[in-house]
Amino acid sequence: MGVTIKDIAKETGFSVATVSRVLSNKVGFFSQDTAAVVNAAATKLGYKKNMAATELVTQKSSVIAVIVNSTKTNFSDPIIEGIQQKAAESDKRVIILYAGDHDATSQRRALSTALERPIAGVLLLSVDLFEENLQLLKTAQVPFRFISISFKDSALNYVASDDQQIGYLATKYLIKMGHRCIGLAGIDIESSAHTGKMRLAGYKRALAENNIPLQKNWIQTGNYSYEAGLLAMQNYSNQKCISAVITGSDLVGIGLLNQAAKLHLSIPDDLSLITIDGTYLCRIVQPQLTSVTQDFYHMGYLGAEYLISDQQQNAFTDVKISERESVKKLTL
Amino acid sequence: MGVTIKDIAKETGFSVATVSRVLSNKVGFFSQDTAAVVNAAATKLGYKKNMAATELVTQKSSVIAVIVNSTKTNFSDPIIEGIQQKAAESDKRVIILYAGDHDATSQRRALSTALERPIAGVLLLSVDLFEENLQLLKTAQVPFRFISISFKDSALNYVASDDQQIGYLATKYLIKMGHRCIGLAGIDIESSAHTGKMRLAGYKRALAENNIPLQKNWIQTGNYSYEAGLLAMQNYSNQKCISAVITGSDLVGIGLLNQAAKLHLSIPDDLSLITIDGTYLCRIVQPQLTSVTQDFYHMGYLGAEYLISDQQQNAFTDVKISERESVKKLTL
DNA sequence: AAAACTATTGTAAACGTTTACTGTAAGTGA
DNA sequence: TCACTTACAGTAAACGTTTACAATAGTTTT
Repeated sequence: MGVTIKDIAKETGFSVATVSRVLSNKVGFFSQDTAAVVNAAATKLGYKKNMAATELVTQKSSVIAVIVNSTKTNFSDPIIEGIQQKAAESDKRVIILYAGDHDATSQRRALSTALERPIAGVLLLSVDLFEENLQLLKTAQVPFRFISISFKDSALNYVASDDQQIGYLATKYLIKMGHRCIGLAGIDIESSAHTGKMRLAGYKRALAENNIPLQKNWIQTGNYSYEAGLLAMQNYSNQKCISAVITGSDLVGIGLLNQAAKLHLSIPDDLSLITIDGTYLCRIVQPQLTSVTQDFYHMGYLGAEYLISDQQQNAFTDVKISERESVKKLTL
Repeated sequence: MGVTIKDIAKETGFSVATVSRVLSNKVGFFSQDTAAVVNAAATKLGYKKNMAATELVTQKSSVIAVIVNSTKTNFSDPIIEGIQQKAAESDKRVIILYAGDHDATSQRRALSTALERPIAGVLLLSVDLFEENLQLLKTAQVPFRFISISFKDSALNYVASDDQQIGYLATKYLIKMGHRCIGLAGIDIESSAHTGKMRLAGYKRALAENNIPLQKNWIQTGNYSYEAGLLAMQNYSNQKCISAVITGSDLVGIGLLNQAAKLHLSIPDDLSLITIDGTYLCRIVQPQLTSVTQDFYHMGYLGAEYLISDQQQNAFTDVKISERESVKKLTL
């Protein structure tokens, strides 16, 4: 379709080799005069390099494929920004593929789209790969890393937050603020990703360290969604004991918040709330949500870095408590 | 790097031509027996087609590049879902490129990433292209469409909402609810995209039709952001006249809502609010925001459809009022 | 039984690049 | 002057596919 180096060669009288050399800037292989002529012709004709051809012959690519699941993960934006930043620094390109909402077929389609062309590597943003698709990815001779999701199986490299620590920190913070009856809501402890299980473990550890016996119905599992928050609050409403809850995501937290309002419970006066994630959503609701904040940007940056420089290690990014308005200090 | 059809040819004893034919399913050009053998070998060796090579020789591609600007456009998700849906139906692939936040360089990088390889077309999601980048796009011989942004220049094809009508509808609705002093906040009327200007025009028309003289400071421009909402509310606070405002995006609306709370104004009792967009954000704040709701999903679907079937027309998708809790009916 | 067709396969060129190998002319050092 | 570099440019093969064309064997038609 478009203009090729052949056209430029014809136009300028040079061979395609020479044209290719100036256009891909192989310094030392052409004179300045030649370069000027060739470049002029290139812009005049509106030349655009065909990367497919380049990648075919060089057998390498500078594009990183990022797979995200479209389930409303409102934190994928900062992760992607981190990736973009690192990619730009390393002169890589980034393409993003949507893998649907935990749907094997569209997950597979996204993966294929990525793998069926030369790419430098793939980054998976909190996508919990189906076994078959993981196989697909493994057999492709392409480096890959998971971001914002970790595994027991340490054969899989990831950059994520330490979910055990998240659960632990949130719980300890609440205890420090005087709470003893602490709920944990909206986390998924069935999934093959062990995010939920780890958070639960951290929560239990903090409770145990403070000699607080865990009551079974303090834990309300869910899929990190807004609706899970609504439901969890509903279930908590008939247990007067609970004075604070930890929510598995900002959306869960907001769900809880809104359902609490419907039940005429005021936050933080009647119930304290700390949420996990700390995205911008925490700041646009009232009251603003105190959170265990993850460093998503850095997660993306680091994930890209490890992928690009082929470091095999896993990493945890920092996590911190951001105090806002949803936790009340209890005094005895 | 990977397994090629040559390897399969060697493995099975057939020529590469035959292998290619069965693998790309050119029915009628091979026997079932052959197909079985070849396919078996392909899966055994873990063959993965190199699309770059295919696209090179066939001179066509099945991938649609979607360019989005990363500025927190919380409505891009449903648009992308619509695109994905149509693409899946038409057996196309979708890749997404982030064009930064109104930054010419990263916009250019995204565009180049797309154009430097064979693609079927490009879809631009509410990205206001810099002139130079528009030229770049035009000279590439690739079909493109804009989504969720419209232009005076009708040479540029788009699928969007009718912003004139949006402004008109919102205003008329408020008037019907008894309001006479109506603000318009957070819209950008400087941009080359005429979204803001059109909304303003619709607003003015509705006002004029109802013989309401427009006061200059009813209009608070901005860049559709949360902060713009905060600021607008601040500016409204010393004009007691205003009883309702139209906000240029859900985030602007939420900004207004929160700033109003800070000023001890209750919505909708002290001030009514209707926002433009109607994304999920309207439903997770308190009170839930009444909105002029755009059909983003359909916008994406239609944009993809027009691109794929090469229809040159522009289109407006439907827009409707979603009554929620932020508008109060005034009775005289 | 010759002619004509059908089904299946192979040969080789093409897509747009890059790059190892050559070639050539001018410059350098003795 | 001659051997040796150096700077620049051209030739051709290669990357992994697809596909027009040709070839073969078998089958059908007459």
